[in-house]
Amino acid sequence: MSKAANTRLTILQKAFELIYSKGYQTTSIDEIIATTQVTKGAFYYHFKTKDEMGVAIIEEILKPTMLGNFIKPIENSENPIEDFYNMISYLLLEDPLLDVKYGCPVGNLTQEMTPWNNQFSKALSELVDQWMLTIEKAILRAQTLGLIRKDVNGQQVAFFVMSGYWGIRNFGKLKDSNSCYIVYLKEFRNYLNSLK
Amino acid sequence: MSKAANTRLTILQKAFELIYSKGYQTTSIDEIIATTQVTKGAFYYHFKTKDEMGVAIIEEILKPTMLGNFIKPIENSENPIEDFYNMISYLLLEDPLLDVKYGCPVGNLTQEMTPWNNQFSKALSELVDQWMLTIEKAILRAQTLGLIRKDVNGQQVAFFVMSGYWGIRNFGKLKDSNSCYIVYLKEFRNYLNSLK
DNA sequence: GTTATTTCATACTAACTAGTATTTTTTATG
DNA sequence: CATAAAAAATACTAGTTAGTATGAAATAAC
Repeated sequence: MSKAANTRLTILQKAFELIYSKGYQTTSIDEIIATTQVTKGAFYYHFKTKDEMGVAIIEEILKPTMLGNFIKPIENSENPIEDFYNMISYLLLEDPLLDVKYGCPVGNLTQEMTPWNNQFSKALSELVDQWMLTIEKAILRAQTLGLIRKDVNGQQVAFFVMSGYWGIRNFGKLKDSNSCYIVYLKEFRNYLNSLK
Repeated sequence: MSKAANTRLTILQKAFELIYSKGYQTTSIDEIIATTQVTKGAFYYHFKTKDEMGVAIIEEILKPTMLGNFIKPIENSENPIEDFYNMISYLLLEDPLLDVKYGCPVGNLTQEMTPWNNQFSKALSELVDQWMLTIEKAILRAQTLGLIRKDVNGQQVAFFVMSGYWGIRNFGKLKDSNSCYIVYLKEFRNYLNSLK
């Protein structure tokens, strides 16, 4: 990787960490360049505005991570019920990039930036749509395999699963405790079983 | 109501609207006093700091509204399944104070202010706890009435219902469309039926 | 190696931020 | 009505914000 590409990536990664823990609006460019040891000139060479950097974080950090860790693994799932549960459980309890007290990066950005920045909304929307579509397809596959009832509506389930995840992450943030995740997961399991 | 109490309430109400639609951090005191036609002197006579005003909004606007509209009506419910559905449906589709593109005021504040302001977290936590406890009690009552299976765990259901609501509100915000609420509500109905 | 282009460094600005100091007006109380 | 206290008005400050102007160093092309 060229030196320039490296500074760009450093900015995106460090800025992501700051924004994930502090929020977008309250993370200043001065703070970003201080923690990255990159000068303001360099920053504004790579990004015309703060918002352009924000969108780049979604496109170049969040989307690839999401795709690799949570979309691809579900795409060819032969046992969606188990894999959905494991995916959510991993996200809540094990993912080393996430912290209970900071919530979900995608959920946070959605809450903070919509409806005020269209570029953010669009990028986040694409990410979420892709995830939901993957869940929907997995349901369909499970139905042909006889693992899920035929009358279950895949789209509805995708909305329900994804909403619950976003919501409980916000709740975990409020309580700063994993224990609510444990309670949530138990009922999530019950819900998934009700689809059988 | 005294004139002073009236200006205080005006500040809280208008500030709430601004914060609900724009977010807490990005709503400036200058903006609040501009829209309320109240001077800075008056503002700082009633509130020592911006954060003190923020907490007052939770205590004096959000808590009473929540208590009157969504906690009391559930407290003596004789048909919790139906009442849960109606409560969520009303919140999503009918409540005139809420707007799909701005999400849930409580969820928004939680996301934005925790873990950075303990007073906010505490006040929001109390509000949420009270709501969840009411749901839990309603489940218990429904179980004695034979409307919900005995093996259903009330706390788990409360977490699940409330998470789903917060999550779908964030989703509605992203899409700025009621249609995802419709889809969500269908699956919410299915979930509630699975408790019978 | 010279030149052109990319990449980065420094110093600055104008607008905005929460909050303060001080004075004036309004209201309550005797 | 006089006076004290409550409530509100005005002008200000110090710090922070995103973004700019301009020049210097590094890299690539020839």
